[in-house]
Amino acid sequence: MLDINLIRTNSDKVKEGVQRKKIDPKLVDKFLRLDDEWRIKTKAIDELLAEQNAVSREMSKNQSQDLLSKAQLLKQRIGDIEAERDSLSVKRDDLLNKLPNLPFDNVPVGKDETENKVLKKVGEKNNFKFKPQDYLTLGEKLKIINVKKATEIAGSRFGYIMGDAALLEFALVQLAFDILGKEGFLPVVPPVMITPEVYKEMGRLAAEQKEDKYFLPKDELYLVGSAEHTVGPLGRGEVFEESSLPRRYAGFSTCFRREAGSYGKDTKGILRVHQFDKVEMYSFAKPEDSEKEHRFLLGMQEKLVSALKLPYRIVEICTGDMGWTDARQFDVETWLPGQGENGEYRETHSCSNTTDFQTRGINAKYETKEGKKEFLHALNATAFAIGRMLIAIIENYQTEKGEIEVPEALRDYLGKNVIKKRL
RNA sequence: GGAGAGGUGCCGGAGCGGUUGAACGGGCCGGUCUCGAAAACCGGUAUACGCGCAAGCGUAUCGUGGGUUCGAAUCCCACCCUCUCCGCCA
Repeated sequence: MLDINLIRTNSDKVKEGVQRKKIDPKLVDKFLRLDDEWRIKTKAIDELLAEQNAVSREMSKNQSQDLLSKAQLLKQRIGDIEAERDSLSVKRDDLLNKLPNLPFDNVPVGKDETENKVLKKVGEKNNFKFKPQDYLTLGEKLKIINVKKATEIAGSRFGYIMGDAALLEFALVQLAFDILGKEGFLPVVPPVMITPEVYKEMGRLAAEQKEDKYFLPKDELYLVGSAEHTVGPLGRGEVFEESSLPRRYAGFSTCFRREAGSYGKDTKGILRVHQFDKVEMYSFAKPEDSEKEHRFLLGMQEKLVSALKLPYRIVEICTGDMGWTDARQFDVETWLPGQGENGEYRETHSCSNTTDFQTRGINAKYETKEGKKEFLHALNATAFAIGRMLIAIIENYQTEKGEIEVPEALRDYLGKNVIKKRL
């Protein structure tokens, strides 16, 4: 959530930032109006409570009918104003939940993904001497992906990952943990369910995002859309020592997404599914270091993709396409030669600096050398989204015979160099 | 799922309707002492919100949310969590 104090003292900046993210800046004014009323009521209540406390204290020594009726009157008035204040409070917080994190000033302004900025391209595209096939065709032929069966069993947007593809998943996970482990990331297998309370604190239940989450009403739990959602709360209510920062986690989890609002988009195959596994990086850093940490995480992503020798490009996400909680966001788009007419770059990774938007919610702080406690900055970044990496590997490493070469970095884990059709 | 016990500050642990933000002990920080340290002694040691330029003042917070009461950590209700025993289970 945004800093209420910032909204109060610098509403122009907030309005401007929110507008760049395509959110109606009038919400800020509405918020301020409610907040004003809330403050007036709060002040009145506090004053009445102070009076009530005084009367009560007096009554502990001297119980007169006079004092009693005075106290009863106060009680009545306090109750009335409190009811008004509470209703204001709900409306105000509801509005706060409709305000996304503000983009940094240097983020390119744009309305949607067409205005994202390509920062660089890395890696040589494979110059196939044949027409490369798409991963689904190959995967089905090799019997390592089965979408038809999954649709029958679980509905659309599910897939079976089988045989060597299943083994490839674990090879990717191990590679990620090996690379990240060397950099001091703490491996974590977090819960994949989360309470509404904490989910909201993480800034992930804003109206815009809520629809994409699975909810289990009987248990009042959401299924997480990323390890980020339950790894971040490791810092909930904690005060970290400055010397322990940045603190880095590598979380592995299954991710659940309803994909509401993406009807008709990428409906085929396993590119966009309701369930996939992912290794995710999550960092807590000092505010002044968060941009550096952001670059570091992006660097880790490049290292991970490069380890597989996949061609990719780095894209800076424009204000209109950014994530709700993000102040700045980069994506890694990996080259998929089997997509479209002549191949396409598709998003396989994202890398976000959420500044203090989430840490304010979960109350994650650090203590400065001067003994002051301040909100941390939090960052999240994909290490490997398994499904999409499988797609990238299958399409980039396909051979004319329709087999898949195993990327060198994965061969030891997999124990083979080529994926062939199972009998 | 059944039966029982319990959830108090950084930790241990009192309080069980009236100046209790909370005894006492420990820890931590500052000071005195010391060449230095230990010990001893003295002082300090939560968070959020509101008002205020500030010093400060006020309010709230004893698992969470309701209720009773002039007044609740203390009484009542619901929920959550932890522990023990039984059942079930990867």
